[in-house]
Amino acid sequence: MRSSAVPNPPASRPSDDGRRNALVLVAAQLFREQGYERTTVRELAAAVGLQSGSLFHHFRNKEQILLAVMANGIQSVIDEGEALLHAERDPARALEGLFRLHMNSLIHGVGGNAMHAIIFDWRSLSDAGKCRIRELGDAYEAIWHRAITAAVDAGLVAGDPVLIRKYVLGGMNHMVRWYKPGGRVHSDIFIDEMLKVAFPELVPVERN
Amino acid sequence: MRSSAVPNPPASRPSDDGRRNALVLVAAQLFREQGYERTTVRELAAAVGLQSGSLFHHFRNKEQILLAVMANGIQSVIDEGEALLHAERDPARALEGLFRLHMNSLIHGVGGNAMHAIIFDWRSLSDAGKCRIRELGDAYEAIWHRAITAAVDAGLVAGDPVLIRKYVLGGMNHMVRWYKPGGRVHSDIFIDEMLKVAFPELVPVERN
DNA sequence: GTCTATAAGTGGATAGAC
DNA sequence: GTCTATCCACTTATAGAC
Repeated sequence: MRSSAVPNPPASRPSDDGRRNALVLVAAQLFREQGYERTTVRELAAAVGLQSGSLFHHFRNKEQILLAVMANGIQSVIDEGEALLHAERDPARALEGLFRLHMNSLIHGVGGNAMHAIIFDWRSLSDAGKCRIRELGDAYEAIWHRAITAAVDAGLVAGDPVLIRKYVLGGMNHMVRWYKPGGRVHSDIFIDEMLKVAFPELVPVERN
Repeated sequence: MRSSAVPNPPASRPSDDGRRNALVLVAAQLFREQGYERTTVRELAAAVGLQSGSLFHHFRNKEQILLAVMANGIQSVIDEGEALLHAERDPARALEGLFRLHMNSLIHGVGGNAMHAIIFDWRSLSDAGKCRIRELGDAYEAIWHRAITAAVDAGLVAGDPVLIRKYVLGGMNHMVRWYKPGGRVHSDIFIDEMLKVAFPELVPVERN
């Protein structure tokens, strides 16, 4: 969760940024619901009980909030993904674990709102912002690339690893447009089903 | 291409709407590049050689332009999809054809910009607008549902037809975020490869 | 660190002449 | 059907008091 992705704290006191964190969280939520462009700084400020002017004490400008939302979220899935690949050396289980991790993050975690912002508010970033987030995105895709390549080498799945990666991530990410957690289907079962659709070749590993 | 999706022409003379059509086309392009919210009516007007005020002679407000972009595009893939399913009764070839149709539309056709708008500018629609476009989207998904259900029944693919549909459409649609036509890989070959990734079970039908 | 007040600019949309 | 001119609501961001 906590990581080097948060840029701004100007080397001041260590834990004064409760407001800042709270703001990133509600911003992620509001951006998801309304979009970045349609969310005003007044709304963001009000959502944490501030006046609009006070917001700029915590962030240089509006874009920095969007950047924090995106960077925080993606860094958390990077960290978890790295840990998983380090712990799980079996290609099948690693790929399956990564899939579940990503899906769970999209559905429940902070990562969901962040990923949503990265996908749907990408065009609102400045060039510099795009650049910074793209780096993080590449780092995350590299994790997937390792897992998929290993699976292909082990004969578990077939095809071009790059296309598989893009396609699978696309299929998952797109899900945020329609799947509502808390609906008829529990998310664990839903993820099982999606896994079967995404990697039918992958032998369903036993889960107690 | 031409269809009942265009709402506005107030029963006036038949073919005076060259401007209107041109406007929808460049709007689709601009929306894709910059996003709907970041595209101003002044830009839209300038792109067809008008002043901003003149634009509102053709569209009641800005949202109507977005609606026209979305509706036109999706109606065209609906029409083509219907025609295809009507002509091709073999489940495997029908599914493959639908896949190629959608991919080609995304990459080359008007449908690409329209689909882009539907996906990425969805939150900019009013509730009434969402409702109208959702209906068209449902009609298009119904076409896919027919094709996938037929394929499942024929034992060509396995799994829940609804999930397969959502997942496959997601994987394809997401492609517009990264695939650039005219790059290293020709789009026909690219589509072949994507088809293999999306439906590995589908026996590659001979294409001369 | 938060407030109030406001600057400075931009957006969508309208009115009326031509 | 297009232009010019303009309204006015609203946005991000700043300044300075507390």
